[in-house]
Amino acid sequence: MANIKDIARVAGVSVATVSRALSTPSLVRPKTIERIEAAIADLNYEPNHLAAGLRRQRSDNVIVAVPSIHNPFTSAFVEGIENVARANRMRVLLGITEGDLEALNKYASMIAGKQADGMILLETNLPDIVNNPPAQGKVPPIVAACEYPPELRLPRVRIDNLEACALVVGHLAELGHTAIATITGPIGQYMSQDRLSGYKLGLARARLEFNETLVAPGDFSLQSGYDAMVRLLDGGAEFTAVACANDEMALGALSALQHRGISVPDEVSVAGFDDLRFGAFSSPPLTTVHSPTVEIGEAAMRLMLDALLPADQQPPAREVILPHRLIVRQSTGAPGKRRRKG
Amino acid sequence: MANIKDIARVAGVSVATVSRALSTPSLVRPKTIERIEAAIADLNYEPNHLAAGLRRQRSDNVIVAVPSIHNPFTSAFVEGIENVARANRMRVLLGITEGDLEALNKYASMIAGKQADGMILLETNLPDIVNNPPAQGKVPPIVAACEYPPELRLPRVRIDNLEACALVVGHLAELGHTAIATITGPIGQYMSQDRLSGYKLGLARARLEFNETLVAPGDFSLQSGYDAMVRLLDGGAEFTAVACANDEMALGALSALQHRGISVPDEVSVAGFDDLRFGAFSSPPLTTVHSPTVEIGEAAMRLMLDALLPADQQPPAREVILPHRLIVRQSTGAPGKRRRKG
DNA sequence: TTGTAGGCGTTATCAG
DNA sequence: CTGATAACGCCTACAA
Repeated sequence: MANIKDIARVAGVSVATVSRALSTPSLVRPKTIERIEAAIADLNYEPNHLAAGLRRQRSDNVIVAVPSIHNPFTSAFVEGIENVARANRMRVLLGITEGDLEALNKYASMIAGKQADGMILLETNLPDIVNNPPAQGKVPPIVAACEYPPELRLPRVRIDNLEACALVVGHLAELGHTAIATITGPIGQYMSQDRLSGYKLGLARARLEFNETLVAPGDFSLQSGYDAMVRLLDGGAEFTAVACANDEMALGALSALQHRGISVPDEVSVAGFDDLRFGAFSSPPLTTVHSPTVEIGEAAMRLMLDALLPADQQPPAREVILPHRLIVRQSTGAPGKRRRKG
Repeated sequence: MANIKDIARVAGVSVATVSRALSTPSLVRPKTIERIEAAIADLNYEPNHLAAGLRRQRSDNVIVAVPSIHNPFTSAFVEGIENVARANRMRVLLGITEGDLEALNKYASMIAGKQADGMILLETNLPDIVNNPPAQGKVPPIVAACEYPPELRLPRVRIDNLEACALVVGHLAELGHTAIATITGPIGQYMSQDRLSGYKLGLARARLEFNETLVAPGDFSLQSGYDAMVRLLDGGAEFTAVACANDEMALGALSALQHRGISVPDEVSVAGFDDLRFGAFSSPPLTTVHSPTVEIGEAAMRLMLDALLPADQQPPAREVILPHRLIVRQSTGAPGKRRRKG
């Protein structure tokens, strides 16, 4: 492969001039640039990014840590991140953790190893380095695109899960439901807690009482939504609506109801959260909260770019909260059009 | 940040020994290794991957080119790729092309620029470099995890789309269907053609005639499946079953049927292709062909590792064909239990 | 506007 | 088993 020296020789200039022509063309005479570009085309030159990176101490990679990409929710985030990364000559390195803290820590160490310049978290875990910063040297650029405890001082982007869930419950209450169940995420996760709190807030605002037996925990997966719905149905407590902590579980719940021959929304209303594409095409189409997943990814990457700026022009770490909105489809309706069979 | 020199000094050895201790410990006296490891822990040393890469002319990155990651089908591939990449100390760089050839070419040039060591294609396009290899120098390592014209000599992994589609049609024919429609992918894409051919093959084997008016093209998206189903329904031609070229479109078709009040499978049977998770929880659950997407990704990455081996120990480029299997759920059944309404 | 030269942190060769 | 040292290809003062 041709290198910068070859180009310099062929173009009859010094390597410095070639380098400048490539990075700051304004400093080079147009005629010279022409000669250089001709040489580049001739020799099929491609700058060696490893060498440039070593010199600049920059890899131009961001590592995105996700529990799993096999999941429409996280992959939309990643798409957003990639969008703005690409526009800023950066690349996205995928780090799949499967929820393993050790894996996450290994990814975090890639920053010290110059494989990546920073990390975006779509995770529920937090790498150790955030809490135990190295004695000398500062914490590497880390951006959170996920719910974390509020006391954590990290640039972050999220939606208002609390209000969004309260909104869904409010919608159900307005329709006339008074016994509203919920299917939650894993109770250990911060985001699940947040959404559960939103559910409670919605109940309180509608002057409905919180009933522990109407809470069925899931793990955000289709199957867990199905299972939770079955538990709710068999639990004996009456309810006419279910607010699910995400669309996947809502879709699973829908499937369980259909399996039992319970009509939605006539007998039970179901609402989801996230606005997956699939929700618009379920039977019946799913009422949900639109979560601007792609935009969250884009905002996260922008925060990352900020964090990567030289220290003297770095804006203060901030929190971006993106707007959500209720999408009413046919899976929710007024209660009691028909009696429950069981 | 501490570098290898610091470690050498603190451990009282030369940099060469530190390097060896890290990469080929068998060549270093255990006691020496101990001292070195102590120093590494002390100084919190992390090898600079950029420097190592420059020296070895390796980035240890693979770039995965996909039209979009926001798609359960491709993201499962990526998950598989990441699995074996990680196990082999390589990283996955995401390249989203949105179907744009220029973007794909730019990603391909990252190999020459040492940002990546090779490329895995989940694309319908082909980078120019494959057809116009540079005068001197060989074609960079490229693996295809997607259908391409058979004359292309690329390491590749795929399933037998032809037989798989014929299998679905055979299943429908066995149930007694004689008028079987199909919803295809974009007709320009090789994979769509392949699956359409499989549909025709299935018909021929069942001694059913191919009927052009029963072919509705889509673009693999939910909405296009919905629209294609509507066109089929309004087209006037009678049919009792639809074989869709992927699950997304099948789910869209299901939604259209439900919207029209047409019962599945009593009035129309619907089959998909890919075995998305969502298909198992639709109403009714979707009959489909299981495509081992994660395994395809894993196999593709293994082929990539082969291609990255030094020339003298490189196995010949090969094609891996992974097995598929029919999954019968409730969206297909015997025809004519009920009359069509329209 | 251009050139010279030092150094980024490793690995690998060669010599002990 | 260990050490000295020459690359790897580029960027960026500094000098002209």
